[in-house]
Amino acid sequence: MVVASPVRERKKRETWRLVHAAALRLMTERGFDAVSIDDIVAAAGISRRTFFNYFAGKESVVFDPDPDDPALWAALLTERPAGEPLWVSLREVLIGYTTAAADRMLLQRRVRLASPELAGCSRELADQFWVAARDWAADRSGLDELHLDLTVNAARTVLNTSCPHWDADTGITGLHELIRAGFAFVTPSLPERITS
Amino acid sequence: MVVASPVRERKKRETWRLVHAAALRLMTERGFDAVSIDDIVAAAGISRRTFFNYFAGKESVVFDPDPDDPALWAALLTERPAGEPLWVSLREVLIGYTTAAADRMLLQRRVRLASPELAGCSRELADQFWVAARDWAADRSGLDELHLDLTVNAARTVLNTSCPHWDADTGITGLHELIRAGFAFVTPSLPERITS
DNA sequence: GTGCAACTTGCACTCAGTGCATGATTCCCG
DNA sequence: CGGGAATCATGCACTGAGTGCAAGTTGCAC
Repeated sequence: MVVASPVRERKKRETWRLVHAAALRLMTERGFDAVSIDDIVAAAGISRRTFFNYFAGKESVVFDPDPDDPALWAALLTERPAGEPLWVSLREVLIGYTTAAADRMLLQRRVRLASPELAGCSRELADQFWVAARDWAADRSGLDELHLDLTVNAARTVLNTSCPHWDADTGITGLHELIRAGFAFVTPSLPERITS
Repeated sequence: MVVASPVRERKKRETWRLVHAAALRLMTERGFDAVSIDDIVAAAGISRRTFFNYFAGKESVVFDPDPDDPALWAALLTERPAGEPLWVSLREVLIGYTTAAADRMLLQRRVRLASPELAGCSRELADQFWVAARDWAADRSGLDELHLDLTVNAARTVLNTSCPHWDADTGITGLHELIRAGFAFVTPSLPERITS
């Protein structure tokens, strides 16, 4: 899955995780607004300018996926059995992804609790993931653009709504229960639609 | 509906609309990022500092509701007949609101088309509206918090998904058709739930 | 080891957003 | 009608996000 490990690739991932960890640690302590980018780069031991080589902005450091995540969600999407209903596939991929990324979900949750100013960001999972999910669903379902977007965005809303209601003390399985409940409650009319 | 017309209230609304109109005109021409706040205040003939007395930030000038809107949506919400299913009520309030605010919906759409950088803002209607809708639905439905949020956020997603698919040449009724289609396609399981 | 490509860094700059102090306008009440 | 209080507009100075550029550094291939 990983390329081979040219030194550059490895260092980049290490740096990404170093900066990410430093930033989220500071933010859980002080809150998002109270942590400046200068604070982050000082804690991570890199230059201010390098921060922007890794992250497009301050919010990105909270919500961007780990460098390994795209491979992860690509695997989760492709391993869904043919014939499985689209809505079920989306639910299971979300459960699989949040399981694999449980640590970061918990971290994000703690940052949010310490940062009321992030309320109304609704970016629990990176945009890139939803783009990939949309592309995948487009191939498998043959839905028109409108109903495709409605379906994927409905899934996104279920997740984004579940997270604020999630008591992190219940662990990642607590989130999974909320996701299942959400998917059962709000359902697009894809009667017996199959994902090819 | 309006207080009486103390001079101050009238002037504030006039200034709000003046700044709003100037900003959105510039943004349709050049795009969101290419218009600075200095450009806006110059065009509107107010001081830079006064801009922030009216708007919390640059995005607010695009997405904030008109000063008269809260009274409008309050009326739309309260005039829904008792016994109407919650999902229908939300749909009809959205249609009523977008009808009354059709001009601004069209303006916003044009700004978005000129400003790819606004993609992924999903703030078609102001947060305040959705807070009001949530409060109203909480009173009428007696739903628990989770299912309340799932329902209201699903409605929000239907609207936010409809707008990008909306061909503004079809006028506001074109948007209404998309909203109806969306509400029919994604539906929360509120079987015979009535809004008291 | 030499040369190329990728990465890091510092510097200088623009612009969003805020706190504070001050002057102008409106309002209210005697 | 006049004067004090509340509200609003404004200028100024400041912090911090984000970007372009050019120079230095490091890994990689031959």
